[in-house]
This record gives sequence, C-alpha cells and structure tokens, in this order.
Amino acid sequence: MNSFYASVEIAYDPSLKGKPVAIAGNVEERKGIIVTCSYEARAKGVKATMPLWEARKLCPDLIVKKPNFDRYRSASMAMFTILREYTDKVEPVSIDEGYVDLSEFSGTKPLLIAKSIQNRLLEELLLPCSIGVAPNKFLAKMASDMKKPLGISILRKRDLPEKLWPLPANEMHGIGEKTAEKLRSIQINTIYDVAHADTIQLKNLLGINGARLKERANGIDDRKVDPDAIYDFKSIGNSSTLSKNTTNEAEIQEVLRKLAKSVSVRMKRKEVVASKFFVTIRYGNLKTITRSKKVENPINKEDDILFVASHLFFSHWDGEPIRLLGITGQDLVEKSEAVKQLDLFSFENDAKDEPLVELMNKLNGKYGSQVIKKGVKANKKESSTVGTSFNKDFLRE
DNA sequence: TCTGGGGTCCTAGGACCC
DNA sequence: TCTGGGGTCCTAGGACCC
Repeated sequence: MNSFYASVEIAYDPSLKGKPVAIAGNVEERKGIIVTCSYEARAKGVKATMPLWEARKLCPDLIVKKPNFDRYRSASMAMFTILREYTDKVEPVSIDEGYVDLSEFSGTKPLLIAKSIQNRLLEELLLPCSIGVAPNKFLAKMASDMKKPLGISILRKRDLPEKLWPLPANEMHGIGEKTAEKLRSIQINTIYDVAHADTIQLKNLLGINGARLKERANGIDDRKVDPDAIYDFKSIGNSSTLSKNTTNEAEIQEVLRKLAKSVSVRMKRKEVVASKFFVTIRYGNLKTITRSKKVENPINKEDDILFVASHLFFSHWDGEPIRLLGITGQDLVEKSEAVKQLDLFSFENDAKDEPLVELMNKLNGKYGSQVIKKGVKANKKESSTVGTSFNKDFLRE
C-alpha cells in the first residue's frame, strides 16, 4: 500500500486529499518522528523517520496526525479481505503488504488481475497501492517498488538485465546500509555486481546471507506463499521512549510494570506463553543493550513477566540515565501446548505448600516417572490444564 | 532540538553432554 | 604424557525490514 497510514487518514477525511499529511508519534514531545507521509509532503522533502521539527521546517503547512492504529488495522483487514476474494493463497507480511500466489490463474493474464485488485482497493477503500507481478516473492517485491504510487510492474526473469541489474545494490530488498557498505569495499555497487560476484567471497563477507543475496540477484527464490505464516509469530514485545531520561528507580519500575502489563495482555489475547524474555535498555547516548533470560516454565502473567524483567534490568543496568525501556517475550508456544511440556520439576516450582513438595520428592524416587506419564497421557486426550490439576490432586490424595 | 516501535533472522562464544 | 569430534542450549548482539 502507498503511504498506508496517511492514505487511511485521507480516506477517512477526504478534505485532506491533495494536502501534505504526515503521521507522527509523540506529537507534543521532542522525540516525535514522522512514521509516514503523503506524496505531497514527500515532494517537500519530508521522509519517514525524520524528526517532526525538521519536517515542519521543510514543510510549514504540514498537517500532522497522531497514529490511529485501530483505524489502520481495520483498513488492513478490509484490504486483505478483498485480496482473499481472488484466492486464499494470500500471505500478509505486514499491516500494509503481502504476497498473493496467482499461479492457479494460469489462463488469465496476471496484469488484468493486478489491475482489478488495484482498482477495487482504490474504489472501495480509497486506498492506493503498487503491485509487482513476478515469478517469485523476491522479484515481486522488487517489482512492486519500481513504480509508486499506483503502479503495476511486471518483472520477468528475462527482464533482469534491463530492469533489475542496473539498480544500486542498496536498493535490493535485504541489503541495508551496513551490507551495502561492506559490498562497496569489494567493488560491488550494483545488483548486477551482486549477481555476478564470487560466491565464496560473498560468503566470507556476509555469511550465509551472501550466498542468498547472489541467488536473489539472479532471480532465484523458491520461498512459497504461505497463508499460515502469520499464525506462527515468534515474539511479542513492547517498548517505550520515556518523556525524559531518568535514573529514578521507582519511575523505572513503573515503566516496566506498564510494559509487562501490555505484553501480558497481548500474549493472553493470542493464548500464548513465552519461555524467554528480553529487556531492552537504551541509554541517553542512544547506546542500546538487550539482556535475556530463559525461564523454567513458560509464562504470560503480568506479575511473572514483571518479576523476570525487573530482575534482568536491575542486574544489568549500569546506573546511567535511561531513554527507552522494552520487554519482549520470545519462544512462544500455545498455552495448551506448553502444559504438555511440564515435567515433575515444574510441579515442584509450582507447588506452594511444603508438604506437597516433600511428598513429591518421596514419590519422585519411587513413582515419579509413572505419575508423569499418566499426566502426559491425560494431556494428550483432554485439555492440558485438566492434566495439571489431575496430577496435583492425585498427589494430594 | 537527531533518530519510534513493531518485528525476523543470523552469528558467535561459552558451558555442557556423550 | 595433556585432551577428539559430534552435538545442544543459552546469552549477547548485529543487520534488516515496515
């Protein structure tokens, strides 16, 4: 989608059409930056990630809106709903981007389908998009960037020498600033150079990614369009830049509590628990560290997350002023899955009353394994929560 | 008056196990 | 007389993307 957040705002309030519109976070504060902006704003030099004050200097009549994520999420859902009317092989990649596998339409010209999709999104949702049509994901992504806004670009394998290879290497999806710099150090400047580079040399410079970039530059990419990919997300996290840098422990604890709460709420909504937690600390000088800890049993409760996060924070903080704090849970498993993985050890940790722990220790020598196996069997048939209480009640009796 | 917040994937060293 | 080769898990951090 083209400048998605700004386009959604304009669709919502048509009086904004044709004007320089920007979406920016923390509008009142010093740390506000441009998240995205309309093409009218871009014409004046406004760009994403630019500090708000700088954008206002470049474009004094800039209309600045706070982000309204609920609005963007529902626009996104409407957009993907339209795509799924063509085929269920739709893979959302982000809120405003996705892949559609059209290979089942082999009799129809893909350009016609692309035009139809683009028209419908524009007419029904008032949202502009650019579409890339190509034989694989990488080329489709590159093609979609070739004409904005409202473009449709076709990129066939035979078009590579003319359309892809002349581009500078840093415009390739997967090559950022650092990689482009490394490539320049061995005289690789264009995508042509990437496509024709020595594989061993690329591997030495960039690791496994080097070989992959060369393949992509040659138009090779066998990743499938996977409609289910969105369901196995890997982590859930929240972070927050403080309105003022601080060393105040009470304040820090309060921020951690809020973050633990929002992470907990999101994990519970998705019915997952996490077994690894990260704390991100960004200091006043923008130096950022992450510290992580694996927990014995996966958790998602606010108090448990706060406990782990506080521990991590206070054992690694060097006392310097804090600019940003973040908490992320990783290694997510569905809650019902997680209970299956409990072993006797975790029952011990769970047990609050000493007599039970003692009894379990006794049983552990003699009947431990038997008890556990029963639990696992029960879990497989029933909800795993039933399995947990079954074991506890069994031992208690 | 510099640089948000949400993510994914990869690398590398140390501890530990057989 | 002094230490192989296979592997996993944990932690820290870098690069990239939207």
